Amino acid sequence: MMNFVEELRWRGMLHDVMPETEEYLLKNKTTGYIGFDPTADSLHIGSLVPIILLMHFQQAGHNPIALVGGATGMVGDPSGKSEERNLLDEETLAKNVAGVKGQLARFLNFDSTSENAAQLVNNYDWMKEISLIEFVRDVGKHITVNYMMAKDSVKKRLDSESQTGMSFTEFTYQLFQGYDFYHLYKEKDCKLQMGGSDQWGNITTGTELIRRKAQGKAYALTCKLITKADGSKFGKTAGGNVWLDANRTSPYKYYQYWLNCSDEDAENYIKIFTFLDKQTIETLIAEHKKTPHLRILQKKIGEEVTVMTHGNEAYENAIKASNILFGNSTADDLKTLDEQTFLDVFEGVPQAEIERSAIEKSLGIVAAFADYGFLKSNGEVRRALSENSISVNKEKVTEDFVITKNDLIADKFVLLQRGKKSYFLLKVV
RNA sequence: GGUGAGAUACUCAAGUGGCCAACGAGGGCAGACUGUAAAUCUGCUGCGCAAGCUUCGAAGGUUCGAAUCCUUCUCUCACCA
Repeated sequence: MMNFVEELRWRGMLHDVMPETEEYLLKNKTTGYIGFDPTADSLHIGSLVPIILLMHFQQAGHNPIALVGGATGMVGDPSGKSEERNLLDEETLAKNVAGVKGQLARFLNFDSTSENAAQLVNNYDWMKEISLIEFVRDVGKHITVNYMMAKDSVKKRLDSESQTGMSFTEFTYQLFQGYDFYHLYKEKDCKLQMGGSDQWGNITTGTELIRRKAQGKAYALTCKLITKADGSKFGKTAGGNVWLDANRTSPYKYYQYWLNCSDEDAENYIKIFTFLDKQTIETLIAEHKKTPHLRILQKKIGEEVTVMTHGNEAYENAIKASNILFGNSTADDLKTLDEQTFLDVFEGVPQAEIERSAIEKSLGIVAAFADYGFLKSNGEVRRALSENSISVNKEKVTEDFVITKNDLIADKFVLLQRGKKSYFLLKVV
């Protein structure tokens, strides 16, 4: 049995752990779980840490359970939220649960012939059977309101500073999550719940319930929430969340997200998001410090995480795309590409279709950028032009530029660009 | 149910009859610099090439003129019961 807790500790992931947990895990092959919230039909990289936690758990020889919160998603966790949540309807939730399940399967070994195969459960399956009366008698009776009120997540919302108050629904949430733990404890001998540090309160409600209702002993462990040195929220870009689903965030963008993280963050991320051993990581950090402009750490993180999430081929394409987009490639380089390569490189770049006749009639630069949905208005295009930030096929252009069929790449595409990182593709049909 | 406060652009927030397309801050975008970074500096951030047009919770009204005054409505929050 490998030392799971120690592994997390040196990686800087460990936040809090209940006394005796480490000793117990060293002596016993243990079943542990983490809950995932189905707030969308894809997970985003914020969920990557809990996933990796489960992967480490599995690699250490224990049995991981991934719980998808079909039922708890209907209630809404108040932890870390200053405002009441919007509730999802049943249909959306079912769709989200299915999406999330599919993604988890890529990271964990669910092969049931394996010694310690991962399992997937949905708490809706047992929650839907429980009547209100049962719940109030069998669960509610064991936990006092005083205990529930003492939780940070609740206190913050009852605080006079808070502007919003808290509904009974969200107040009850911890009982739901606590009951999940109790249920898994009874049914699957699950003795450990893990999660982000914001989950501590909810998790301990579970261990408390197990103690009072089953006179059992269960353990808890939380990991640090990922922060960014500049204080911005991890996993968010201007375009929104960074998703694990290739259709929502292309592998190229995904790779770019990791590549663009700061030096300071990279030193932490390489420990958290990759499975490289301590020795390798220390060498990489040392090298990076010598030649920071090479961005050794960022590239390694990008590689490891992109391969883990999207596979090798997607990673190769992301690299190829990155070189073309950020290397010194010129219009001529672009024109030498055949259609397939071009499409691979620009996979995920937003595109719009355009009539061939529109190009042949000659297309003004303002219309090209505004009429097909790249920029919002003619005015914005003009502003951008005056900033000298508009390029066609990687060459800066001015307001009087006109796109003709000579500008077509592979006789089919025109590459529009605003600034350095924002691309758009016109596709002739 | 009672009382009070409030609703302004992506967010926070100023503005209480003309000087308001609306102070300021944050965010975002771009340019320079750079490592596709950080920090910094600069510009932009309702639509329109422009004349001008449409915006300040909604609908009406008063006025030469309304984000600002009046009426009704919708919603939010707090306190009390």
